[in-house]
Amino acid sequence: MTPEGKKPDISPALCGYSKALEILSDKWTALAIHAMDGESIRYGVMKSRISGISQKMLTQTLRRLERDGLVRREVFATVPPSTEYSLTPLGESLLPVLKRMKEWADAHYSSVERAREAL
Amino acid sequence: MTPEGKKPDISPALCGYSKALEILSDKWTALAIHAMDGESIRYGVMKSRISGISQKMLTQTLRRLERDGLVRREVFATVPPSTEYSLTPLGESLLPVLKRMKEWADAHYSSVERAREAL
DNA sequence: CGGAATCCGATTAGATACTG
DNA sequence: CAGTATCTAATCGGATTCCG
Repeated sequence: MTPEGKKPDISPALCGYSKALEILSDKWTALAIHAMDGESIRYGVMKSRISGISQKMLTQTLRRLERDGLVRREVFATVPPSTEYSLTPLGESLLPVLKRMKEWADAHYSSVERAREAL
Repeated sequence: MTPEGKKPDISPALCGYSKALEILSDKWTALAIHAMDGESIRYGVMKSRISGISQKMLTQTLRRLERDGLVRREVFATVPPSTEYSLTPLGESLLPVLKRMKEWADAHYSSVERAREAL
């Protein structure tokens, strides 16, 4: 069964896993996307919702998501000024993927913790 | 519509996204899991399959996966010695999650690249 | 063969201070 | 309010060397 021939190389530059992770893998990206799920949200509100994020990291995360076409940024010239962030359709297409990750964690993360303790 | 009440805080320590990413988020983990998909594989074979990985990073990645209960390590006292790595059931439970990530990348990554070029 | 240990340069991220 | 700029501590990862 399963006669393994020579598989092609597994490469960070070509593999789909790595491409998805290139976008999702940092500490704050998934949390920021989650904060924008279903609503437009102001910078300050997002910052206060995401526990522990610095304004530097929030700005950096949002800039990258905007550059990648996942997030839309709208500036309002009010006094004081406000900025609203929301997901583009491309950004929304990531939500099911994140949902699956969350489902896995909810179902299996306790097993990981038990494995760690068993050392 | 969608009258947003005060949502609970979004925290890296508590959020399911972050728990899953804590395991998957580094550069090599997903590729290593992919290499073990469906088969037991020797250290050296894995190293040669995964383009660009150093032995330090491969060992580090595998040690962490083993500690987390996702990977099984078997040492054979042959001459020369050999070590086989394979996924545990817990590790296999991650495969559908990774598959989803790959599917997203295959379907949407080109849009990300186009967004980047449009700057 | 399959590692562990050390060294060291590069990247990262928090804190702080300043601005339109 | 929503950033930008700078500095610095810590972490990361590649290369190298040595071991069972």
